[in-house]
Amino acid sequence: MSKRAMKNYETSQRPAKESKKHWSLGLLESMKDPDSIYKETDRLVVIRDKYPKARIHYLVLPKEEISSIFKLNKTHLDLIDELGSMYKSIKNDHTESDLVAGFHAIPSMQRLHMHVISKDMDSKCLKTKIHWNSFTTSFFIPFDDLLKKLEQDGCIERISNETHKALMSTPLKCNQCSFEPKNMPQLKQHLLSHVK
DNA sequence: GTTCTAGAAC
DNA sequence: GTTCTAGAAC
Repeated sequence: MSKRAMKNYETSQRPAKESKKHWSLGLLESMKDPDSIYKETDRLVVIRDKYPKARIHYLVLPKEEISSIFKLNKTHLDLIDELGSMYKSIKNDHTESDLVAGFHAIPSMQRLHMHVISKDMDSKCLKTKIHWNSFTTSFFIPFDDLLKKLEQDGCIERISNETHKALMSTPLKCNQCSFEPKNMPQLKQHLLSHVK
């Protein structure tokens, strides 16, 4: 290969720094990807979670540029109401499954998003204690709770780092019975007993 | 958010 | 020796 060819090869194969987008912007990409979209309305997009933590796991996002729950105020109550309607709609699509809807108290990904997830929590993508505790402790803010909070206080306040740390350190406990597994593999094995 | 992997836990 | 967890990623 000539020096010129080598240089062309290097510059074409190496990803340009400018094209690398931070992982926290991933949902904005998924919202534009037809393969990720489950359904869509004038104001909302529903996508399949890229790393589903249960057999059914959707994210409901507004098209409006709202970065997170911390940007919400009372002017958004009608939008939140639409999220609730979409939750109902998705439940109608999956009458065989037990679905819950809610928000993470500290989201990692940009763009306000509501999780709609089945209680089975049976998924190869569910791997860590943090995954588990983010859906099964009060780190998970149920839809109704967020709606009430917004109606009453006009905003959603950030939890402290100490509270965050404590919630993520909560000992493992089954979300469907009182079983307390010793570790994640044991929890995942146990969860199968509730679905099969 | 995930991936990778060192070293803790068993 | 193997399984499992938890912290760095420039």
